[in-house]
Amino acid sequence: MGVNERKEREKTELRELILEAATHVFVHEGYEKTSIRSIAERIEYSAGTIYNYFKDKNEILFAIHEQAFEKFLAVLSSVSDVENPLERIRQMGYLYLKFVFENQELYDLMFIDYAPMDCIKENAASWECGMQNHILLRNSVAECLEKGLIRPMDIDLATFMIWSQMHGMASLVIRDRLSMFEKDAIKPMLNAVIEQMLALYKI
Amino acid sequence: MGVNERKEREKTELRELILEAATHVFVHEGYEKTSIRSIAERIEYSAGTIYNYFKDKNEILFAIHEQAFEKFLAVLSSVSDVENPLERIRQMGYLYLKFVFENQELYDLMFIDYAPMDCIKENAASWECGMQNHILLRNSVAECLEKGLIRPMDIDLATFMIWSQMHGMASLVIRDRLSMFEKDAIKPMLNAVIEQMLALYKI
DNA sequence: TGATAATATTGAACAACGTTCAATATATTT
DNA sequence: AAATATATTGAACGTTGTTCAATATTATCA
Repeated sequence: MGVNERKEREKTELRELILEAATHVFVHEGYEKTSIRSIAERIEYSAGTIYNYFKDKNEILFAIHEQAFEKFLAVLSSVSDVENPLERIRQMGYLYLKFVFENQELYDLMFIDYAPMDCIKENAASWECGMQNHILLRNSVAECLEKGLIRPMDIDLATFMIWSQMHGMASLVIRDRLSMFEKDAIKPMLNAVIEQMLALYKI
Repeated sequence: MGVNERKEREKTELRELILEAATHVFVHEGYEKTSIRSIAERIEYSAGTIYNYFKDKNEILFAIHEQAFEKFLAVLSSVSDVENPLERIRQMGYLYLKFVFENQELYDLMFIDYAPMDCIKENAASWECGMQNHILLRNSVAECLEKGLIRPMDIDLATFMIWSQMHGMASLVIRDRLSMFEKDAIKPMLNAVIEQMLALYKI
């Protein structure tokens, strides 16, 4: 009798439904301003039910966090088939910014919010995805160095520089700290940074 | 009769006292986790009193925000007397990181937290200080370009690149996203970024 | 000095929050 | 059909930011 299987399926389905609703509200309202009750209301369950599927609010955030990292990795790793490693880094840069603009609140949850880092160290998926992204970039940098495409420098330092450069721009955009610039000028400027950065690295 | 003067003085003194207590709690607990009651308790007043001096919690944050920006400007502008503009930028970089490490929660309130940006556009001090910092950096970049110390590039682009590079590192440190590195290796790495960055810019 | 007016402070109250848990409703097994 | 297991609920708790009538304190004037 596949009744247990069905029950299990229903359980994960409702869990998924909660996650979907939570993502929607988090992304639109932000983590802190999202109430459990508003998530529950969205899926027409009582607030208490949520706690049968997640320990607390932070665990919901963590689950979304995991999904977001998987999505981010999927986006960035799509450059794997670009032959030229320097061009690959350029593409990663543009995809990075694209992801940031299209998933501002998700990026926020991934890299800026405090909450879920408690769990991350022991757990897995998002950490793993973050690392894979890091490795993807690092390998491309290494390849650039091997092929003499960029100036000689420490691989890990260069990798970190590129990442923190991208993340710095992302953070300023997301936390709305670029209001001294015209709105329409921001995206072109970020793109120009990528180009200028690569130009500086190039041999 | 200087009674009005005294009253006014007492008013600003209590305001200052509230601000002091609030800064302490914000810096130790973070904005979201700080309750008005805990601030009031710290200065041995009731919670209601706070609202005679500040419209709401956000206005307290905003006032701290202002102070923090003034402090940050004071720190960074101490490089004004450095003759060599490239060396000036280097010093600013190190002072930037020093400020970040010594005032993590303050930096957080200044650049990362959402809350107070509502008021900032219309109001003044922190915006003004932020701009002065920006100008200080921009002028140094301009001077480097004039003197042929760095490769030719757009002034504003270079200024923004340096800023976002620094802010990116700061954000990753503060939000604890560098746990893949050994704790003792982080500070040296950040310093190395400054040196590598300048080396790339240098002609 | 003592009554009056002005101001500062308080503490109770409100609605909304995350979270818990006994009670209830639903589904499964005997 | 009864008994068991599971899922869901809604009331309740303690805490939050904030408001406001009541109170305590201080300043003014007769």
